Amino acid sequence: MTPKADHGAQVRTPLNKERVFNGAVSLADERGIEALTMRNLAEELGVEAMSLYYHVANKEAVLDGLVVAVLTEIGDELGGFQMPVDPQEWKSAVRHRILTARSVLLRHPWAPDVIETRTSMSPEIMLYFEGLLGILREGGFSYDLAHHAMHALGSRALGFTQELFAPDDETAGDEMAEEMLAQMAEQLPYLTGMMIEIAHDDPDSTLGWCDDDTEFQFGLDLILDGLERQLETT
Amino acid sequence: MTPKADHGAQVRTPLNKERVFNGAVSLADERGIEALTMRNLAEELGVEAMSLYYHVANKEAVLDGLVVAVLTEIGDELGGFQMPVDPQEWKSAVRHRILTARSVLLRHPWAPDVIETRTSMSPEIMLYFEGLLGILREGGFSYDLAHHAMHALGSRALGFTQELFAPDDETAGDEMAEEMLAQMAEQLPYLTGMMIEIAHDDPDSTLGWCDDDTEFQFGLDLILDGLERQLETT
DNA sequence: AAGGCTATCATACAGCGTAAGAATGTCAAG
DNA sequence: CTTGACATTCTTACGCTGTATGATAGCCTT
Repeated sequence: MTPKADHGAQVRTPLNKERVFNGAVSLADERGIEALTMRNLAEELGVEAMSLYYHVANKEAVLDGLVVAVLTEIGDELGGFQMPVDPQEWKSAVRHRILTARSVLLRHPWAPDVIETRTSMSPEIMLYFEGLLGILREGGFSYDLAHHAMHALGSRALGFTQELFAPDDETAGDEMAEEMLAQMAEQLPYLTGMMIEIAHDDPDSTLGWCDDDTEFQFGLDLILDGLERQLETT
Repeated sequence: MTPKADHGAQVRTPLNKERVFNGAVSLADERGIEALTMRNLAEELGVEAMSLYYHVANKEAVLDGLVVAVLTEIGDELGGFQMPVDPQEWKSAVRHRILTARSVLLRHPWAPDVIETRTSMSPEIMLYFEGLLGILREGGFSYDLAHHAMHALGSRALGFTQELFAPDDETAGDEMAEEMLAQMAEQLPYLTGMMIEIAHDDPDSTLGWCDDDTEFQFGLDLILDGLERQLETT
């Protein structure tokens, strides 16, 4: 074959880290994180599984790349992590950053799971937290209070809350049987009372069950307001 | 062979759900959740892997059993989930329940991971939340506010916070290289500043990195205080 | 033309959850 | 005592995973 432009045969663009990571993102986006196997990823890239290992050390590295991709997206959306902020506006600045991060995560439902299984922070994540921390410090937080703040926010700092018991599409699908609900009402009067009164009609909105923007912002503001009070009393 | 007490040969106690679940708990406690495979579990019980399937539907059922075991332990510690509570004392009652749950989870480091991968709530979990919810309702919460409260607490309601980037024992072991820290200081002044000032010397205390009782209680109280204020303004 | 480097692939292995059906142990009825 | 039924356990095997190892192909330089 001629080395270049071999007529009919598809000219194969060479593999590299970027193409691997981008492929991983699309695969996870389109078919879910559990479909992200080395073999599937290779297939998506028109290549054999072992070829990936020339460009990435192992699957962990691919997952790390996924997180980097998400954080890059957040950075793009924010126009950078180190934008100067009016110190007095720390609360709204933090709020805005976190809700922006969240808006990106909503496009990548696999992100929370992947983030939580990482064992070390990538430089990109560090930059993100550096930015948040900077806002707090300039806003008057001591390092100690800022540290508490980070822990109190937890995963919320990155725009998500890991919901307990997110149902698996079959529980969510149909309404709970009348009979069962009646039986529940006896044993679990408060829970059934709440369910009846609340009745989330917004099933497919988000990252997991009930974790809609309203709930997220309620929790976020609860924490931010609490921090503000702590800040004022010192 | 004689049917009973066949001299030297070990009298094998028959398998059943309980023995399977108990074996799973010890195995996870002793060798970590990733060592909990059907084959390992079978071996621990002196049996072949497939024999387990006569008693449990699949591995998911084993993990469900793990969660039930944890919740039973919490229930024992609390002396029941439905104990009457002085309505005015809702805050300390909730706090006590949650910290008790946490004390149990600290004995089973695998519990958070397992809980978070469940897709539906077991009756035991429902009872736990029913109890919490009852305290809030009797304490004056509307269903709406109580519902927000549950979401705001998230996994904290069960006594844990899933830490982002819990390092894997090799990052945690030795001190960060001087050189690297100096380099970090340039790019990440706030983060390094915080690390230097805080310097957690309490490495092995808990469920994940930095997630010690101090941080947990800070976040918990922040939320409870915030809820109290919401309650008062209505 | 020959060797070396880069990139890809073929093969193979151990470990996982578990489907299918054979083998065993136990006990009641004939 | 024998026979059959049933409960319980085990054997074997399959498809899936991540990945170790070494062969292969193409290109560049000498």
